[in-house]
Amino acid sequence: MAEPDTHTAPIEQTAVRLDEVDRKILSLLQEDATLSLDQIAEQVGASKTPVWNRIRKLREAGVIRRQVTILDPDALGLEACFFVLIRTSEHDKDWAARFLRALRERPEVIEAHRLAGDIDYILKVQVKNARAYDRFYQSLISEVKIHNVTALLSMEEIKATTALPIPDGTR
Amino acid sequence: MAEPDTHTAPIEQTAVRLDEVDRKILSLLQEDATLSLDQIAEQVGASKTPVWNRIRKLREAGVIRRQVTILDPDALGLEACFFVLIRTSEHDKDWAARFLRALRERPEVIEAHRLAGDIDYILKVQVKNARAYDRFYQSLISEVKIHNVTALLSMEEIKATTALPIPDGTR
DNA sequence: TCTGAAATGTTTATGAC
DNA sequence: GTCATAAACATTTCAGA
Repeated sequence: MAEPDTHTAPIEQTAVRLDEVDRKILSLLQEDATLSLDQIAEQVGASKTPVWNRIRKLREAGVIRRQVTILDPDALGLEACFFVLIRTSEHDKDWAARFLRALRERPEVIEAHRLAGDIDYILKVQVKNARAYDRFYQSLISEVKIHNVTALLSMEEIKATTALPIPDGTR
Repeated sequence: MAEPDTHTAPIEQTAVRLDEVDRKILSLLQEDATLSLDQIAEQVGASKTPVWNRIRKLREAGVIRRQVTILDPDALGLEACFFVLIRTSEHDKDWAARFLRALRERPEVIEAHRLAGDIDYILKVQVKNARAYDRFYQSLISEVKIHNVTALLSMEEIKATTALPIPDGTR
């Protein structure tokens, strides 16, 4: 397979200037990528050509990254979501590289960040149930040494969006 | 506007039975929603009609939720991402309702979960910089009383995907 | 069930204003 | 920037194996 990697381009992205119409287009597309050009054009009050040109430019500028389908975790039987706080004693490059690889190759890791402060990493992990989380956890700590782990179990998803707040033009 | 809400249907979703072809289709669509029926059909080794029927059924069954465009936070100038751990002393219904509303109406809150354990809530907040986070924080605590807040600043996004792990058929 | 094709709609690109 | 147009391509429906 042509590796449709989840962690895209390490391009140093720098903020792009957008006008009101660009922002409107982006905010529509963020909510629903199936909207046709006609519908978008109508909603932003322009005709197809300029809207299409703007979308193409936004794609080229890297503002628009990709289009994805969002699935329902419950329908897939993924009823448990954990946030995992990790402290490590190891800070050498080799350890970090192995840890990163371990995270990237595990599909139940939906998100992973390196943090500032006394907690070193946070993960979001989506699994079937607590048992599946434990399997994940055991497998992870057997692969890389970790000093301290706290798992926070989500009881209820209050909000979850892929839509970013699009800053307004005043800057 | 027809309220393209980010928090979709409170349908109690129950796990759906999928075969190998369904899983392949879903995993392709999760990575790239722009794939044409032809391309998907080719990759799963079937022709268009059955693939199209399966996709329709997966949509009806609620496995497929929506199609969205993913934007680049850096390109939008949203360079700061915080995970916010919240403890509250208030546990009455009215407080919870106001808190939820406050979160849902703030676009910088990308994700919010109610947790089990001594931390009550976790938020993911995407903003321009630390100053913008502070504005968000001040505004939130002025709207609802919160006992204790810890903000974890992300230094590096190691992994971020919208793709869920699709469980295999053995169950 | 599937395959293959026809009808319909969308996207993408051009050229004129 | 708009509008109209057209070819290429995608989606959707449907007849027949």
